[in-house]
Amino acid sequence: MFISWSTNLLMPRPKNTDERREQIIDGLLKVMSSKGYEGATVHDIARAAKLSPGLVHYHFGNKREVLEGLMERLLDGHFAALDAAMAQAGNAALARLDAFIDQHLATGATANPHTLSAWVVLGAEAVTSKVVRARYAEGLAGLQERLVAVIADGQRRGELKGPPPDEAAAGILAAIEGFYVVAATARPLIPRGSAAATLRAMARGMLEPKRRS
Amino acid sequence: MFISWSTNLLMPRPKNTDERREQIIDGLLKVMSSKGYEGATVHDIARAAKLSPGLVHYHFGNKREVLEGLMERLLDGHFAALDAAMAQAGNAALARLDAFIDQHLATGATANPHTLSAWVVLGAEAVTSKVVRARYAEGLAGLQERLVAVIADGQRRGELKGPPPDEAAAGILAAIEGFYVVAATARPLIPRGSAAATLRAMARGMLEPKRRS
Amino acid sequence: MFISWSTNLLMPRPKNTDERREQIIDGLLKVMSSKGYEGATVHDIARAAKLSPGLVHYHFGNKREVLEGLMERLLDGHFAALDAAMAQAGNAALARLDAFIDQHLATGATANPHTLSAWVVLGAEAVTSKVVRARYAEGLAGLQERLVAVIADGQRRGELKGPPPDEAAAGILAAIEGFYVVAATARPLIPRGSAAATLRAMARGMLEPKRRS
Amino acid sequence: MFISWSTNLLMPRPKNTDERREQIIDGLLKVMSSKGYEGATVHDIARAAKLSPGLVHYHFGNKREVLEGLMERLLDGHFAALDAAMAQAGNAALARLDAFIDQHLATGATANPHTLSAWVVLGAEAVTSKVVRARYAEGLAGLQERLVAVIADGQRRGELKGPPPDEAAAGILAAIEGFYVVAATARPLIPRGSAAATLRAMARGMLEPKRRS
DNA sequence: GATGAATGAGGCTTCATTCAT
DNA sequence: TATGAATGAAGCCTCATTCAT
Repeated sequence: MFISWSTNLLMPRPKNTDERREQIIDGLLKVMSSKGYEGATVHDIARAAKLSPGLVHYHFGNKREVLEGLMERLLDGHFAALDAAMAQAGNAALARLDAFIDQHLATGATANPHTLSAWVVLGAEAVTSKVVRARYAEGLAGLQERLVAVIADGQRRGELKGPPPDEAAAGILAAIEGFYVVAATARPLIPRGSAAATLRAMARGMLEPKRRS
Repeated sequence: MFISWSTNLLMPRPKNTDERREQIIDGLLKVMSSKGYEGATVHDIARAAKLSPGLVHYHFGNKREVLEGLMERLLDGHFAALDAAMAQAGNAALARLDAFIDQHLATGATANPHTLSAWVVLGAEAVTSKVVRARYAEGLAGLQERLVAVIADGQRRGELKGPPPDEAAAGILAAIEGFYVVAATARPLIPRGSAAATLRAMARGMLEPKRRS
Repeated sequence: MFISWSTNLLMPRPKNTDERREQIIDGLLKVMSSKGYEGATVHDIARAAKLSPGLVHYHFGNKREVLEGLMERLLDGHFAALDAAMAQAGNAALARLDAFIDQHLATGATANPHTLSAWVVLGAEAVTSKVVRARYAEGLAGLQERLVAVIADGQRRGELKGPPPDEAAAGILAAIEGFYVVAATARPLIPRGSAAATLRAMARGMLEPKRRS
Repeated sequence: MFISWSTNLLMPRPKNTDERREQIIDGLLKVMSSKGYEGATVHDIARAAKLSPGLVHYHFGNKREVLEGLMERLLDGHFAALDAAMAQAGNAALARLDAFIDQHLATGATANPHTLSAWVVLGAEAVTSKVVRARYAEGLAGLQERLVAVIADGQRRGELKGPPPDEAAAGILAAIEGFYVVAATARPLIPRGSAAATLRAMARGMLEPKRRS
């Protein structure tokens, strides 16, 4: 793999830009979860990435682009995992809904505390910055879209009832985002391990046809 | 303008500290909703408050104290309004729950977009800053406490069923906070005016005893 | 003068922006003549002005604005002195021409070596920067205009002959600017004190009606 | 591309240093005319030369040496062309003078706008940098020397009159340099194509014996 | 010779905070 | 109390230069 180029004495150092960019984004992720975006200096980021400070600006035009790169990565990774999980869940609306909720609150997203904090910080940055907001909103829209599909499908097939799909989806989405905020700022308020189950209960209660007694 | 009292050198300058502090806090509120906390310079704050920059540090030890003052004011105002609304709601658990939800998502909090954005920004600041986090968590805890009281009461009296009160409360709280985040960053995802109704449906679905058919 | 305000205890520190701006511009003038514009750091400028570095950006938006302020001052001062000198010279075209030349090469401009060097540096900066070039060209145009007026007038009245006024003016202007460059870079090439006399000879030779023998 | 020789590991890489140096100097020439010397980054230079940045420091010790190389080339080229032109002009003082002026203002130097701007920038750099100033002054001295020779010769032979040769030469030299400055910063002030003729008129006026009527 | 990644010093600029009036 | 000038630390970014390949 790197033998291939080293045999040719003329071929200069191979490009490793992508790798470095990932390292730097990782650095920001780590620092941002404890210091926020503004609080994360370029030196901090470089140190966390075990790189020299100048290199950050060699691979990114400016600090903000690192943030955008981070968003990209978080979203890409998240959607990949999400779609995989939902594909495994089968066709039943409730199962798919559970998979969606679990993917957000049980399995993956909450696992890495860096990611959790970073996402909350990103939300605030989205309030402030047009570019970040656009991408952030796009991410939320992607989630919303998947939820709407599941709910609309379930309602069409009679598996689900309740409010219009977009309203129900917004509620579920909000609860997920809200759990992130609370988890990142006041974790003890969420009884350990209860988030996914609680949201499943809320979603079911809103969408499940009433069982007779 | 200030000649009026100064002509009498014996008459002490009337104190207006509280008023000024409020002005300054207001200034931060306005600026923060569009620039975030770090992005709000003391000059910005002063300008928004129609005061001179030096005054900010005359009335506050430093910029962070203004933020803390803002939190205090948001929380105080919010709890006052909330408790008043719930007092009006009577004793029935569902009615109190509805009042709680409406107070957060229908009536007040979402009305002022400055407040909405500021609250989301504050959440991110809470991730970063110990002091802010403490007060922010305290605020969330106050809400959680009221929700738990309502739910536990309702369950004891048989008006409600469902998961343990603290878990249910956490879910409702999360949904509220999440609606704030979504409203501040991707408003179109929430069908206009649907937030409160949707959360009421989710809460009822989780907590209301099943009606037989 | 500053008693007036100090009697009123309410009147805060009087504005001194203009004075400070002049100080800073002076600082740049001094430093620029030995280090050029890029080479003059903001610290250098502040030190030369005996001010703190931060103050430079309190009174100017950025370093370039100081340069523009400097241009403004050099040009304003120069035109004021020039117009005064020419007014004193009377109406005869040759006398006015001599006054023009002397003002540039004998009396004033060459006196302060800071100004001389700075003007040459500014010329190069004009090559590079649109804003500087615009103002620099405007300054040259002002000189050219005055020269053209003198020459055209003299030719109309028969006191002068020679090429079209704008061409003759351009030649004289060029010679002046060129003397500045040579003086700032290779002074020994100009026999001491000869510049004005030489240019007068050149101008006369070009414009004076031939004397018969 | 470079495989051709590398296949034979024994064949040494053919040297192309001189060519590369010229390329790099050319790069600086191009960039400097629009960005100045400090403003021309090594990357800019390399890009303009269609080379990689690292190569610049392989062929030059540092950026300043490229500037010195550029001066050398400009001067060498200029003197070669100048001496050729003057050799063609014959022996008459006025003819040689005209050739000198034309070579600077009509034929060559003003043709390439890169060269023109670069020369003005170099003049400013000469104000600042000892090394550049030395070489720049040397260049001017070379011109002055040739002018003095022509004028002194002409005066000795009665073809010319006027001020001492060194003073007259300084005036002509200044006018040339000044035309460069004006051309590079405020070209419209020079009626198209008039520079050489105007300076010839000035020089003649100063040096030509008066013709009787 | 060639490439382009890597380094780190240093510059411009911002801004919280202090201070003279 | 009030003003706005003043300070200086610190951050982002640029860029000449070096280095691994």
